Amino acid sequence: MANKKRTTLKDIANALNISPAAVSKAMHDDSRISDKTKKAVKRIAKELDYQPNHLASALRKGKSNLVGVIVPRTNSNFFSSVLENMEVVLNKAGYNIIITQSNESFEKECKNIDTLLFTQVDGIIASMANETVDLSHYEKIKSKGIPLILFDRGENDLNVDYVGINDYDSSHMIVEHLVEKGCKRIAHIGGYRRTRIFNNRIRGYVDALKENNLPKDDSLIIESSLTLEDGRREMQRLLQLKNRPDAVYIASDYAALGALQILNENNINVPEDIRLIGFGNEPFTSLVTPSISSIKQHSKDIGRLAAETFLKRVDEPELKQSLNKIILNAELIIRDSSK
Amino acid sequence: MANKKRTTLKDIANALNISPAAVSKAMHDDSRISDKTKKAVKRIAKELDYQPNHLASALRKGKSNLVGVIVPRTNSNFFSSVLENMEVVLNKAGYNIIITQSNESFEKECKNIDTLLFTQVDGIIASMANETVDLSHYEKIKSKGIPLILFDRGENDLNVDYVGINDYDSSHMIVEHLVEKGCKRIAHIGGYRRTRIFNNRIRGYVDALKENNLPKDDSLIIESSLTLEDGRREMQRLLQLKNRPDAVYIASDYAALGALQILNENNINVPEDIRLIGFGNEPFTSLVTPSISSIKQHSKDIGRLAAETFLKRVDEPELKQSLNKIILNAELIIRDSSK
DNA sequence: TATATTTGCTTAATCGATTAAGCAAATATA
DNA sequence: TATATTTGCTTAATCGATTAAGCAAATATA
Repeated sequence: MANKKRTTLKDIANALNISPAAVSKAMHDDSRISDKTKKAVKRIAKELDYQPNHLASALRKGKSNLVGVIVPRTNSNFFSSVLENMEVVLNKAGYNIIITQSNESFEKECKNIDTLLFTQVDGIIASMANETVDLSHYEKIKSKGIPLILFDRGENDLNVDYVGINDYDSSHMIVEHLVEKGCKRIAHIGGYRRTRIFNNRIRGYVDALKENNLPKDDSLIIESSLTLEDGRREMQRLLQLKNRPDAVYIASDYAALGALQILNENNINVPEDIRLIGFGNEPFTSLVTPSISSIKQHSKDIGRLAAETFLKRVDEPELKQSLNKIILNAELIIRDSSK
Repeated sequence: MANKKRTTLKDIANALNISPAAVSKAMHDDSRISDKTKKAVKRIAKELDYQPNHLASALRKGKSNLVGVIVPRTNSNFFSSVLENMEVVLNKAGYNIIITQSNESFEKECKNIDTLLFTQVDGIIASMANETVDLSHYEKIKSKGIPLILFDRGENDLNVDYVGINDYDSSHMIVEHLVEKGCKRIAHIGGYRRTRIFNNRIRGYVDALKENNLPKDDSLIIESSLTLEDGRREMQRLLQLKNRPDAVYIASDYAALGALQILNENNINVPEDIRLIGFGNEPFTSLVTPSISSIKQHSKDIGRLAAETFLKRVDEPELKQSLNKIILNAELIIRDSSK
């Protein structure tokens, strides 16, 4: 039968005729236990295939060594790369991660937080769903005294550690690049202004236009959910304008892909007639025709830094109230769509 | 200070001057507790913001209500969709899922299993990494008496429940479709034969050729890791053959995309000169030019069925030894690349 | 009215691992 | 040699929630 009972410390203790307490200490190399006993304990532990019961030790120690991570979705190269690098750092420090996805839904995000708190995680690292406006569930994490670190999709109102790229400057870089190529009417299909990163991208775009003495035209600034469908729809709308743009900066590669499809379907030459720039440097940007210029977000660094920020919070006494806001510089990858 | 102590059953008990046992029962609507007490307990629980300690109850009940999931990677539409649907079913049944990714690495997969067992999951649902040949770590799960369910990437040697599509028949469908279009020399860039699903795809391809009286040419059958780069390299090689194929069936959309790039770069018309078919129906297949025909794997159903299979295993007494092997029929989505 | 059953709780043990406190034997120091 | 310290363990309590067993009061049944 497969379902034999698990080996416990007590079993090892009985086998050696010592107390479970001694076994526990031997397993942790306590200095007050003799080498002879330690060796014997470890031998028997191996023999009986002892696996410590995580629930019991976590309950007793008040520490689960689990970190919860919430991402809007996993099937994006950015988030999956962040996760991968986060995990490396946390594993090395003895933590395991539990990944959950909100699917960009506010309700799901709340449920994820409940699940993670319920699982007794030692901290939560999250990137907010597009839908999220109400922040009370994040306040809940803070009020439990559990470290909360946000990355990419953060919020200023929430006074927590944050790791992300400089969205404002990224927009700047994009506009500068397009202006250099001679563009005069640059449209922006962005995310919703209430989300910090998308707000920053819009602000960067508007300020960069001003600096280059280009007029700001509200019909060229569009807010959306930035899905592929949104990209198609909004590009369609831009093409119907009397005075068409000569460049479109889109705050997501998925939406940029949708826009490109519309341009291709309408036989509009990219980059000759309209230049196109996306955001996120998803792998497909280099695969489509023409390849799409995009912003590289340093997902590896973001993952690593978010993890390290968490570790700092755990190690340091609660006293230190200063916040860690880490803003990385992004990189513009220029491809055929804007050459 | 944020770090105030958590509310426990005992706190509620003290507030009401009853025993913790009564509180526990009241929270679970035990029939032997009066409505008056239940109401009072729930009121105080809300007032003190009581959150049950999952570690304690899991330890006592010997059940964590957590299910571990291992996927080769999350940034594929197939796996992320499987995960999403799996989660819906399991959440409804009171389970939460812990997602881990192996990144196609055998070593990482072993570590993931250790992590999940350590976290005391009630079951594991997994899809194997490409690298995996040695199955002893999966045997470990079985020997603990924890339900193990495999999906998509499974193994016959491992006697466990499985949910996947009919890879053999899918290959058949593809070959039939290509033959119908007049193709006579159909190449296959596949995965490694040692992996069950890729082996089935190769067998289906070979048998279908035979049935259609087409000669089997070993120079047209290629094994690889099926990355985008593999697709590029192997397509390149196929083009260098004296007797070029007039169709290529590739067992992964990513590799198919690489192959398409090479064909485009060499100004070979698709589908006129060479027809192309991928596998997996990743979103980009409909986005590239020309769009790529592919096999739709019913990721939603696979996720749902894998979850339901787990639930059945948990509910049923261990006695029932019959295995659940669920094989779904896939669907060929015909696009421009094979029209 | 006498006994049986039900109701509504309490008591105490338990799930495993950990740890503070303590004790006896061995060793070190004065 | 007498006292102090160290070594190597044990004992008992604890982390919270759950549950079997049991008890007294209330209610039902004969």
